[in-house]
Amino acid sequence: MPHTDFSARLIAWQHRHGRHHLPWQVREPYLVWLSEIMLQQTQVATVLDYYPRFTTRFPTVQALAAAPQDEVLSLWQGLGYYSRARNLHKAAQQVVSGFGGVFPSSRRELETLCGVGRSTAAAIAAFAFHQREAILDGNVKRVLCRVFARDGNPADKKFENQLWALAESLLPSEQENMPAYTQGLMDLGATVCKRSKPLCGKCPMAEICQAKAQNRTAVLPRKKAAVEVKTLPLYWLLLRNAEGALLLQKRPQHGIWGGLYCVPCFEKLQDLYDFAARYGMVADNLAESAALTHRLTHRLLLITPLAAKTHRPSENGSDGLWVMPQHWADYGLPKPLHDYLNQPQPALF
DNA sequence: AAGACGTGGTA
DNA sequence: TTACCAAGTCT
Repeated sequence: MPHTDFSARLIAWQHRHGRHHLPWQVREPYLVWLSEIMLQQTQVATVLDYYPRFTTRFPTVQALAAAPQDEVLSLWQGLGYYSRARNLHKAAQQVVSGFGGVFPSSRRELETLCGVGRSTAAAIAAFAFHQREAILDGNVKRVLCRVFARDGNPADKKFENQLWALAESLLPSEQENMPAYTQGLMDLGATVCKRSKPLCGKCPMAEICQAKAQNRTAVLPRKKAAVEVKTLPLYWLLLRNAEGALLLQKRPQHGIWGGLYCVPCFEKLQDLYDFAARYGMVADNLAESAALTHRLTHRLLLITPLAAKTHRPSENGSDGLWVMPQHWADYGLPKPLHDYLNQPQPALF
């Protein structure tokens, strides 16, 4: 089966059945880049919510580069993988200071931007500059593993490289077809060649699909090894001052919720007590509420909130910022804290 | 190079 | 309820 058939089938299918009205389907590199970062490990429906907030607040790469990191993270709140937001901000500054505010058009140069790996760089190059570059995301891997019956361990570097080579061998010959081809790969994977119950009856590759011919669509691609989920107990100190402000701290740039704001958070209860003691608290002053669980990909967080009110003078400083409820929304908060504070009756003093 | 890194959707 | 994973990248 000639590989040229693959791209022709895909492009024809994309024109008739693909998605054409997503807000980031434009030629503007800044908008394409922004959407590609948001879409990493994130579904389209979720991004549709966040994308317009960013383009409204940051219409240009210059506007994004000039913003404080806290504002970028505040807009990113709830989207997850916050290194993407930190890198987005850094990359905007790279574009402004290193490329004169103009996005580079080659995949190689795009890959020098923070948070832009090979697949994202290729997507930007293809969509915004019509470059013949191959993407290889989850959708593409699934389509290729099925159509060409590639059976390998997804964690195997050699197998991964074979898929890259296959993806490159399938590119259409004409540059002008790159946007439709690239979008077609994503759309086919997302809407027809789905993980479970693929709609082979609607697939343009049905006649040439080797997995379908071999009755192996259910087992290809192979599953990734399950990640071990460790339980991590955390203790939150919800400390209010006499005015009703809540103490928030900016989290370290690396690690869980890096760069977001959170109430003082401790892995050991004793460390929370030691911290609270500086505000005149003893254990009896702390109101413990029911633990909440929050599941990340690799951690199960077991969070115990402890609330207290201090009458000690409170100033913004090394302990953090005292923030009144009407300003909580201005801060990028971890999802479980955001939800906790926005309950009808949060257990707070 | 295996693990870190969020949240939401689906079966 | 649990498992799996979604337009991945970084270290």
